[in-house]
Amino acid sequence: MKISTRGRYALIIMIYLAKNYESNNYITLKEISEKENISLKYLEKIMALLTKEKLVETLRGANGGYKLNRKPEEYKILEIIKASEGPIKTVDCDNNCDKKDTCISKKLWCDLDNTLNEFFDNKTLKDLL
Amino acid sequence: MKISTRGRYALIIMIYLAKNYESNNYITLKEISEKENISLKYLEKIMALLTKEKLVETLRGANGGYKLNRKPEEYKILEIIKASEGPIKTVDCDNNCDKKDTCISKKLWCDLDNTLNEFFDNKTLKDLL
DNA sequence: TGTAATTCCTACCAAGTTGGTAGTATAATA
DNA sequence: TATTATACTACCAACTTGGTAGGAATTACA
Repeated sequence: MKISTRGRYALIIMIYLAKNYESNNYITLKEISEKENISLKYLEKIMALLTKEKLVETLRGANGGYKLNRKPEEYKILEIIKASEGPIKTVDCDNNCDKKDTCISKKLWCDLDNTLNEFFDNKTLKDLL
Repeated sequence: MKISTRGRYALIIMIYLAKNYESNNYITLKEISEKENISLKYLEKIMALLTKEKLVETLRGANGGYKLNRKPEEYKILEIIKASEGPIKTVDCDNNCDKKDTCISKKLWCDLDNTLNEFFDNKTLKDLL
């Protein structure tokens, strides 16, 4: 029942970019790394997850970096969590389970997943600022 | 963001005992192991967590086993989750963090923990039956 | 056109967690 | 005393987490 540092740092990155949204500048990971005190190399790895899901716009080379490609209010926290941590699926029981039709717990875990999805879907980046 | 098998199996055990609550018999792990298709040894380990928190009454030796010491409606799912998985604390950032006073994400994670606690606190074993 | 800055990509690694297994000691009962 | 259970301790393989390291590709700018 943990959010790993991937998810936590991903959110920190996105908040940082959101704060700089108005300036329309590309922000380097070096800057975020120094300001937030997180290793550059690790941020690079986490950023790869966010770019893969097209949550940010990137520019390589000198004066390059990252910026949001939408307004902060158009980013649901759910997207950021999913991109960094994977889909929300609190238990690993699948359709191969021989008890799947009679499992009493199943509804509970399903409700839990729905609750979590709703929790993160109801909030945008702007709400956090 | 996962519930491990410890939590899942703990719930399965407790549901099994709840189903047999009326009979007032001690139920062996051997029986649960066979019926639920989970290794006896692993169940023993998980059961140790539940007995430590006094969620069940145990009797060793012949005709021994486990039974609930309260009515099913008096068990909140939260207790079972906490006993098996530990307290609900979705992020590991603590008071040593140098950003703790200005951290924007903090409230989100705090809300998340509260949401989860509430989710599991609102349901009893009986609700699942 | 050269160089510095920056992202992108791949490989690697230590420590911790997960999901168990195995053996033995202890207790209760018939 | 033999049998049936739980209780306790130690061990282990595979996976995940939380990184590090090095270099290739790309871009801006002097």
